[in-house]
Amino acid sequence: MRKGEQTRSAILAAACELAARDGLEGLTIGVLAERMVMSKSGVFAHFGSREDLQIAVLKAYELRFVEDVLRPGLEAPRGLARLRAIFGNWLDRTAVEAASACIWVSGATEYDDRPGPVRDELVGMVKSWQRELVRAIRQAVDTGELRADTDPGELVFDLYGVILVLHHDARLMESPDAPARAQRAFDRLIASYLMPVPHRRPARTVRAVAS
Amino acid sequence: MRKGEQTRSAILAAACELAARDGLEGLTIGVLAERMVMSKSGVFAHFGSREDLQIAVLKAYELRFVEDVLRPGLEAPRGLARLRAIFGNWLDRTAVEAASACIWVSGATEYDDRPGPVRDELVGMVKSWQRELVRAIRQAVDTGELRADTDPGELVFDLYGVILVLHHDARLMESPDAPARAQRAFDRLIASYLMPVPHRRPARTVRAVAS
DNA sequence: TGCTCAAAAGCACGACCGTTCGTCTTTTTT
DNA sequence: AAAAAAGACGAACGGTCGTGCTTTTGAGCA
Repeated sequence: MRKGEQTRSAILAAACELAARDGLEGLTIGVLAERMVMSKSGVFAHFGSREDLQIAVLKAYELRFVEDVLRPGLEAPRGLARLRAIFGNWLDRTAVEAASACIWVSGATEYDDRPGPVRDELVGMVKSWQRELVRAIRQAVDTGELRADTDPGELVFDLYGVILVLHHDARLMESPDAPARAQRAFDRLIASYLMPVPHRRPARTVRAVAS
Repeated sequence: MRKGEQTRSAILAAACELAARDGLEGLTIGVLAERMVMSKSGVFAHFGSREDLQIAVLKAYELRFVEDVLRPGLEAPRGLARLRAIFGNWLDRTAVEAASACIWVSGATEYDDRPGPVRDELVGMVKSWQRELVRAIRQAVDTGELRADTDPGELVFDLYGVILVLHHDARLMESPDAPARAQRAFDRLIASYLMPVPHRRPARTVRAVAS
């Protein structure tokens, strides 16, 4: 590994920390240089522009995210077990590492009104992650663990909400109950997708008795 | 009303718009002055400091929020009807006005790592709003519409999650399905708090058939 | 009509922003 | 060891930031 590459990755690591604290928009080359005990221009030269730095941070974040959340989850067998594992990792990452924020979450409000390459990159990553979740859910449907009429997109919507409010309550509100509540919310969600729809009788149990 | 007061409130209105677009941290006196066709110092003099301006914006937002979401909800009869009305207003405000962000939501990620008066004000407001929700839920328990063992704090947690993901998906992801999904998520939540605990059969329907 | 005082403007400040440029030093290649 | 390339530095640019001061303006009242 070239000398330049290893300083670049050291800068990138520091940049990720700073971005987690202050957001991607709060990430500043001056502060980053100070943190690295380098000159601004020295730092700058590695990325070409602030925007490219922000995108590099995003990509580094995605890499770690997949490594921490998705990859270990794939070791669980397809179906509900894997979905549980993935969500568990996601929850842990959001709750335990409550010391540092998720830049996808902070980026969502930073860039929802700010078009440009950074936003595009962010949206692409979130979409890609949601597709992974949809796939895991579909598999849990295929194994027969989730109801056949489960709308994967809708369940992803609900799951994302649980993570967002966990992030919100654990970090801003400093609520110690948040992780446990998020876990219970997940369990309730899954349970509701296991159960038959309301206002109709449970398919197997009741019909077996009534007919 | 004094001349000064009415310009101040005009500035405040413009500040609210800007803060909705760029966040409270993105709210800048220079841009605000430009928007108002005034000098920076002229704008500045009305608030004394940027921080006081931000807090003023927060308070103005809370006022409107209560007026738009809580107040009309209070006209519905206590209980589930009122809870539905309040959440409906909240959802509408978040979805229909998807053109402009909620500064409570963007502020959550802006200030979760940034202590100070603005954060304190924000946390106070969110707590106050959550207390209102808890109250509405308690009343729905009292009327017997929600289960007696309902944990109001936990339900507020879940409801907040629905709003956050609605905000996220409608604004960042530009998903047209988001409002409908949020509404269904709400309905499912309420339904789950109406129903008996899982692992037992529904009280009336099933037992009437099976026994 | 003239006076008074609040309101707004004007100006200056120090700090920090991202970025460019020329130069020097270190590393890599030949 | 010499030549070439890459890395880092320091200074400076034009801007914008929030925030003080002083001056000018203009509205409301006597």
